[in-house]
Order: sequence, then C-alpha cells, then structure tokens
Amino acid sequence: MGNIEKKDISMHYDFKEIEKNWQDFWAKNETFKAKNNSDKPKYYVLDMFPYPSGAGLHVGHPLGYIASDIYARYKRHKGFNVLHPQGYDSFGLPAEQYAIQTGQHPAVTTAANIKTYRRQLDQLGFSFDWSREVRTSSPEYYKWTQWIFIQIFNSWYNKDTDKAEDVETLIAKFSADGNANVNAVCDDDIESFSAADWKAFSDVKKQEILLQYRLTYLADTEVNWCPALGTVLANDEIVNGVSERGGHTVIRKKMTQWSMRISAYAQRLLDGLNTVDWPQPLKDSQTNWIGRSQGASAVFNVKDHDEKIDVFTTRPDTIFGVSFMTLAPEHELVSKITTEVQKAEVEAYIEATAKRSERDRMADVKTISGAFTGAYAEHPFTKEPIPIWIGDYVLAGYGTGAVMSVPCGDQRDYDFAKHFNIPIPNIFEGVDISEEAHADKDKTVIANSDFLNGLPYKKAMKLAIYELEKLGQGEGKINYRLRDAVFSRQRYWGEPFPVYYVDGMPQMIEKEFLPIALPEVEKYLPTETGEPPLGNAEVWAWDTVTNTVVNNSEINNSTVFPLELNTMPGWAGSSQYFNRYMDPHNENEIFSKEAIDYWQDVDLYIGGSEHATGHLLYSRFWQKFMFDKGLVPKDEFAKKLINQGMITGTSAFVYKVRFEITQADEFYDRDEVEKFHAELISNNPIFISKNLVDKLLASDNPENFEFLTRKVEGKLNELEDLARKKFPKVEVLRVELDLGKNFLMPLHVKVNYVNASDELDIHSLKTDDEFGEDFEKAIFIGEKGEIIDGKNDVYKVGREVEKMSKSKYNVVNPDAICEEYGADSLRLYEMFLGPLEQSKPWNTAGITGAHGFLKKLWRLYHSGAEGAFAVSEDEPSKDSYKTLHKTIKKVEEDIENFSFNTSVSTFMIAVNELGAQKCSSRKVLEPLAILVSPYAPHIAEELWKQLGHEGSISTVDFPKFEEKYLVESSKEYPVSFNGKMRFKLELPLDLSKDEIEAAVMAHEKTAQQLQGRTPKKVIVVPGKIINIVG
RNA sequence: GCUCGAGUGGUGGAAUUGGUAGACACGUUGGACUUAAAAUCCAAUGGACAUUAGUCCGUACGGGUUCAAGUCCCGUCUCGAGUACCA
Repeated sequence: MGNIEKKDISMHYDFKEIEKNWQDFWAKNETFKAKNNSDKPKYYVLDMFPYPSGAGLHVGHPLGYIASDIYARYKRHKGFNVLHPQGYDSFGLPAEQYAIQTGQHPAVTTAANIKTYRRQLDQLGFSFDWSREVRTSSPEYYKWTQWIFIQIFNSWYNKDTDKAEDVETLIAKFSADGNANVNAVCDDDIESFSAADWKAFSDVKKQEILLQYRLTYLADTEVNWCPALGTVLANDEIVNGVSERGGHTVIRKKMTQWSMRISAYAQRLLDGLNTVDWPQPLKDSQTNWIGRSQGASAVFNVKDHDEKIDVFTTRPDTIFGVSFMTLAPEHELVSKITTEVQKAEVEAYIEATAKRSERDRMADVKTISGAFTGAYAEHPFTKEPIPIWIGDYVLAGYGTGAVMSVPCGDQRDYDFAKHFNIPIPNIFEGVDISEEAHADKDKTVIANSDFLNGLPYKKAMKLAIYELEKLGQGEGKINYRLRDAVFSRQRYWGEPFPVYYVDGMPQMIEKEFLPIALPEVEKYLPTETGEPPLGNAEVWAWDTVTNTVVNNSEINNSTVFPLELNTMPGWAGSSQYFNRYMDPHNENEIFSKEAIDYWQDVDLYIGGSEHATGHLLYSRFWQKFMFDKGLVPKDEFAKKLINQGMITGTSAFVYKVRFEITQADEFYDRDEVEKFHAELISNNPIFISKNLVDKLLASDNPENFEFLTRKVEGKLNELEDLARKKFPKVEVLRVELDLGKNFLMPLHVKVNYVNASDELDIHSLKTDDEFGEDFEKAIFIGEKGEIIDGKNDVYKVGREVEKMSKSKYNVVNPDAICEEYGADSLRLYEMFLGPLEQSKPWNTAGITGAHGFLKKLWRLYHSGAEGAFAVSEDEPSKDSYKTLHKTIKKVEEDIENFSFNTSVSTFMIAVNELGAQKCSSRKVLEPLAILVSPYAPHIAEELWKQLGHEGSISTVDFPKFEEKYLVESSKEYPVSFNGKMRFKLELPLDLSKDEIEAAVMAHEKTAQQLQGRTPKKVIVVPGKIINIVG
C-alpha cells in the first residue's frame, strides 16, 4: 500500500476535516469567551436551559440552538459584545427514577448524560462561551439557589409600597402599631394584635405569625399529591388532571409544605407582559393562568349563627337574583353550620367528593351533585333567608370557596338549581330564562332588583358595590386565579433547603455556611415512616455551634437540630440561572454588581412554548423579587422571546397483508394448532408496496386481489406444505389471503432504511440487529407487483408525519447526519425547513439540497485546476455586485426578522447566480463568506483562511449593503388585461405614466389581446405593473 | 365549551405596502458523462385542453370590496396548540 494519497484540503469540500479543525480552533483559542466589560454594546442571547436526558439529542432539539447561534454570530459581526452561554438544568426526575431502579447515584448518570450532550452540542459548532457553564446540581451553583430562598424567606410583600421588603420593616411595624394597619399580602386567617400583644408573644408565636407574611412560608396546604411519583406537584406540572411526567393519578391531600407567595406579584406579572416582546400566545396563556377578574366581595350573615360567608362575585349587579349559596365541600364553615337533620347527608357527600381524584372530578363535570346544609344565610339587602348548599362545582381554591348562586345569570348555578328544584328568579328585563341562564352582560337591563331596577350592567354593578360598602357588607375587589406555588418536593435529586427546625419552627442557615450539600443516602425511596428520601440520610442534622452538618444521632434540640427533609422543585434552579451566567464563578455573591449592571438582561431568549406557565412565570416572579431587593436593574429578565416550533418525524410504514389458514382441527389440540398458525403467519409475513396498497384501497375491484393472490401463490403453497407436514391428519388445509375489511396492517419501520425516493432497503432491514429476525422470511411485493428478489422491483414505504418518538422508529440522530453531511449542512437544512416558530416535519432526504449548496459554494472559491483554491483580484462584473448586494440586503433583513429559512434560499440563489456568472472575484467572495458564516461557520472559517486571513472570521465586520449596485435603468413590466398577466414588456424606468401607457398601447401584443376593443381604462403603476381594463 | 394560530403543487415551503402565485429545495421524468454505479451537469415539472401562437381552471369552501385579492371584509368548514366547573 504505502502511499495513500493525502488529499489537499483545498481540493474538495472535506467537511469532516474542516469542521473538526475549526471546532478545535475555537476551543483552543476561546474564540467565543465573553468579557464582562467592553467598549462594544452588549447583547445577550440565551437558549432555554436543557435537561440532559439519557437519550441524547435528536434532530429536533438543536433547532432553537441553531437559530440563537446564528443570531449570536450575526451580532458579533455587527460589532456587539455577545454573551451566549450554555449549561444544564441537571436536577430532575428521570435520573432519580433511574437511581431508584438501579441504585446508581443520580450524580453519576447525570454526569454521563452531560458528557453525551456536550459532545453532541460541540459537533454542531455552536459559539457558546463554555467557560461560563453552570449545572444546577453542582453545590457551587445551588449555593445561590439556597441563598435566594433565604432572601425570599426574609421578605414580605408591602402593598403600600407595592414591593417586597425585609421582614425587619414588618417587625418594626408590629412593635409600633401591631398588625391592624399593615397592608400586606399574607394568609387570610390572621388574628389581629396590638403592639403590646406583639411584644408579649413568645418567640415561637412571633415566628408563627411572621410565617403568615413571609414570601416563602411553611403551611398546611391542600396539595396535588401524586402517589406513583411519591411527591407533590405544582399546578403547572399537572396536565389534564394527571402528572405531566408519566401521566399518573393526582389526588388532593393536606400536607405541610413550603410555598412561594407568587400571588403577591399577580398584578405585576400581568402588567409586565405589556413591556416585553414575547409571543402573543405565550402572553395569553400567562394571562389566563393568572386569571384576573374584577368584581366584588359580598358578605352574607348566616342566620342563627355568628358566622359570615364571604363570597367573590364578578356580577354584584345580580345580587337580587340570589336564590341559594353554594360552598365548596372543603369549606371550613360547613361543619359549623350544618344542621343535625342534614348532617349525615352532608358528611356522606364530603367523603364521596374527597375520594375522587382530580381527573375524575374533571371528567364528569356534567354530573351535578351537592347537598343541603339545612342552614340559611341572610340577603344583605332584602334580609330574606337563602338556603346554603355545598357542591363540588365550587372550588375550594378559588376566591373564598363560596359563591352567591344566581341561577338566572350563571349556567352552572342554573343547572344546579334545576337539578335540586331551587327557584330561579328572573332579574333581567325582557329575557327568557326558561331554557338556560342569561350570562350576557352587554345590553342587559336589571329588573326585580329594588334600587337596581332599570339600570344597565355597568351602572348596576357600581351602585351595588356602593350600597354593599355602605352596609359594611362588601367592597369592590379584584381576584386572581393564580395560586401560591408549592415549593417542596418529596424527592432526593433536588436542592436541599438551607433550613433546620427548632421547636418545629424553620430556621435559616447563615449565608457563610452555604451550600448545604445533598447528603448521601442508602436508597432513594421514601422512608418506611413515609418521610421523603432525605429521611434515609444518617448525616443530616445541623450543629449550631460548629455550623456543620452532623450525624443525626447528635440531635439534642438544644444545639443540634434536624434539617429539612424536602428538596426544592425543578424550577428552583432555573429561575435565576440567566443572571448567574453573567458572573458564574463568583464565590462571594450571586453575581457582582458590575456584571449585572453591564449585562442587564437577556436580549433574546429562545425555547419551547411548553414553559409558558412554569419556568417563564416563576422566573419572572423571582426577577421581580430580585428587582425589589435592588439586586437586578430590570424587573423583566428577557426583552424578546421566541418559541421555536417542534420538528416532527416522518414515519415510514410497510404494509403487511393478513392471511388465514382454514383447516379442520378435530384431530389435534385446538390451542396447539392455533399457536402454530399464529407463528406461521408472523414468521412469514407478506408486505405489499405503497402503490398496491393505494390501488387496493381505492377500489373494491376483486381483480386487484386476484392479482395479488396469484403473485403470492407460490409462497402460500409453501406454507400449506409446512402446515400439512405438521398436521398430516388434516385433510382440508388451505392458506389464503384474508380479504376482509382490515386486510392491511401498517407497521412502522426505521426511517434510516428508507431513501429519498421512499424506497425500502430490504437487505438492511433484514439484517437489522434489533428487528432483522422479524423480517428474515418476509416477502416483499414491489411497485410493479413483483416479488422482490434482487433488483427486479422496488418496495416503497408509506409516509406519515408523527411526533418524533422512539416507539415510532422515526427518530433521527444528529450524529448520523453530521457524519454523512456535516454540521454546516445540518444547520442550514434545519433552518431551511421552514419558519422558526412553526412546527414542521423532518425528512432526511431533503438535506442533499443544503449539502449540495455548500459544495457549490466551495467550488466558487476553488475554480483552479483540479479544484485548487483560486480567487481573482479582478473587478467583479456588474451582475456579480448586484447579486452580492441583493444578498446582503435580504440576509440582513431576514436575520433581523428571525426569518432564517428565507435567507438560506437567498444564499442558494446567490451561489447559483455567481456560478452562472463564473464569478471568482475576491471583492465578492470575501463578503459572501462573512454572510454565510453565522449559518455555516465551519466552511466560512476555512474559506476565510484560504482567502489569506489570520484568525477567526467570527468578529469580522458584516458587509455593508450599498443601494447603488441595485439601481436599475429598466423594468420588465407585467402587462395584465382585466387583472390577468398576458405578457411582459421591458421599459426604461424613467418613463412617465403617459409614456408607459403609450408604449404599451403601441405594442402589437396589446392589439392582439384587445382584438379591436377600446380599453375602458389603463392602470399604470410605474415600477410595478400595467393593467388594461376593457 | 372558551382563547389563540393555521389551511398555497406529489413534499417542505416562498410571495416586503393589495400589484407577474408556486421563489428556493426535495421528489419525479428525460438527457449528458461513465464498462457500470455513485457524484456532477443540462432540461422539463400546479391541473386540464391544445401540443405551433394559445385557452380555461387554480392559494380550504361560499359571498363581497377593488382596475387588481393568497393578502382586505363577512359567513362556513377542517386541522393544530393552549385552557377547562375561575363564580
């Protein structure tokens, strides 16, 4: 052998060599390391934090990363100091579930997964500043998550200043005036106390009271408990009444949990949406989630009791239509007011509703159920008695958990009243309510309502509130659907709380002793006594003398105390990571003032829309909190946000024909015969090609089936022989095609065995490691109807767009694409597929277009002998200049508009044109390389180097567009007759309207079109179009 | 049910203010090169009729505005996403 010819890199487009070289170069030179100070303006481009899953990336995942990378690279060319970091949201359920099953420590699996992720990200050529990488599961990082938790704990929300303040200011108020004049967001059931009371309270009592005000607090809450996962879930982690992860049942349960008082920020979270450039659907879903509604609270006294029922209503104008009250079954008054007679019924009802899971409750919304308490409330105006019911259509968690039921104006109240035969008084003028409630507000006039008679909705509403306030039995009120967020998880693989307990009261650990590291445990399941997994830790107690974590055996509750056993939820680590990236290795502060003052906020944030009501809401909440504390300069962390669409898969199907065996089975054991048949059929499948499928489905012409039967006769006979050998005593034994209704069975096959023409590689399928055996004896009938044997025919698969998933065998791994076509091709193709925000199907076949483009691009710079690098110093032709500047203009506009798909087309057009022009001028090819560089950075760097430049292309100035190269002297006008384009006419652009009209009318084709008619009108839009009407 | 978003060739998609519908790419068909294949290059490619010149239809469907509508207005249908007893 000896001399294997070493190919000159300049000779052909060797993407493997090029991509590897430049990835090494970038890493070695830290090309994309961002400085925290610069004369350049800053720009912060961020991708949503990835969870490093075990499965690695498929081609759908990098879509957003490619877009953000293009934008980041573009901004560098435009003279910005760009921050483009990446890291891992590495706490999470999958690693823990794996740990439970295998005993493998989640840290080990997580580290391995991160390694795979990193390799996959690196091979795509992203311009991340890896020196800033963070991992939420590393103690250096979660130290600051714990620190933020402490800050939140030490804060309360002052409604007077409308911001979070230190609890010290609250304590000062308590000491001075008690709590009567404190205007705070806090628990509802707070007793009032004077300054003297406060001073007299025990220490524990004071702590208890403060907990009711803190922005994160410990309280008995109705939580969403998921028994299968063994943990509570936040509202956004439940989809359709089951857990988002795994789809497990969720039930309501009362538990002591940490909660975040996000409800304090409801209005500001709503208002902030108007200040950010985020997609409207995302804003809409946050708006819905926060669920602001304006109305009034009204107080109804309970007859023969001291109790009051506080309700929230959006329709105080309908207060005279109240004919009953409904309380949620969980409402605290229920047990107090229920009469002896009704007790049994009410208790039975409460028990029945408590048992139902969230999903059950949601599933039968239509079933009306409830019970009468026997008690009556008093109408604030008429003083009439109103029966009090309970019903599970009233939610304990919304408003006050009680409603004033106005059946004539609310469909749910109406249905409930109908079902239980409760009167339905009509308080609307001229409205028929015999069939359904009248929920319309506009054009509604109130009647039968005392002082509200004759008033329209808006006026009645104001007056009703005024009168309620006068009575001291209500006031105008705004209510939010947004609940406080449960912040405890009964899990191992999450941030430990920096909390220990003294007399049952939570105490924060001082900042200088953080982080409190996750302890080692024997097993990752809850303890036998039902405590969270940290209950298994042996070294999990806090020594207040040494300020260290010590063995549980040392707990004495005087100096050594038990630590918190819950961990923080998944969103804890991702709620401030974007700020930590600004100064990720700072050991003394979460980030320095200089860093945050320089970077300010995220300029562009790209990620999936699935985070709308989770991460993106919690992050905004924490940001606003940090803003209140003066820690960050902006109260919204991301100016612009884009949701990239999903890439779906294009599944491939083969079609199995069913066939049957008819026989007499009286000589043999039935089960045995059936088993044999089943095996015979599954071992000898017959597949028919796509067009035969279409033919058979299109008509019930029996000839098509006969044709098919003839084709497979040989095989059927062979099977019959096998069957006869096995069961010789059977005389009638026939194998034939099943021509019944479902004669076809589509089966997924791996998409990588299908080529661009949808032809199946049968040989590879049959030798597949996983499924080869299933197809070994299979017969494939091809497009022409031939049994495939070598190259006599081809088998075409059917295709269908489905979600990319392992079970559908349509997952495409970027590693394989990079291997065959290179990262630059993959990047271009992903962008070329369609608009970023839209979801679109992946089909590997199309990548040849992007790859072909790169080869053509390469050839432009390699027009020398045998493809050697060659550019000329000659002045480019006018056409080449025009092509270049047209491209600069379009690409710049496209990137600014995030329309990456159209700029790829633009590049293709440019290269096609320059190729046709035989352009090899440096003056065109140099700027072209820069234009392409954000999209296909490796090839651009290589070309830049060959053009004779030192160093990276990445910060070279973006080419400047010059209008003068596009100025034209003439235009090819489309000439339309009655709006239909008939021919084209080249005319100078400096002609006046009249001159254009004259030129067109003089044209022979015009006469031909008009055929002697006189046009009624001639429309001329100079530079655009000519339309002749007549 | 409610709230958004979208319907354009065989496929992904383009069309900037209402102004040449289908750019660009895949696929398909034919051709060149080759012993052959791959690669590459050239040509055609919305449909129907005519196969020279042309004509008609065509952006989910039905109306409307306009010299001109994929684009604007009204109504209908279909699909997708989010949300779901929120008083």
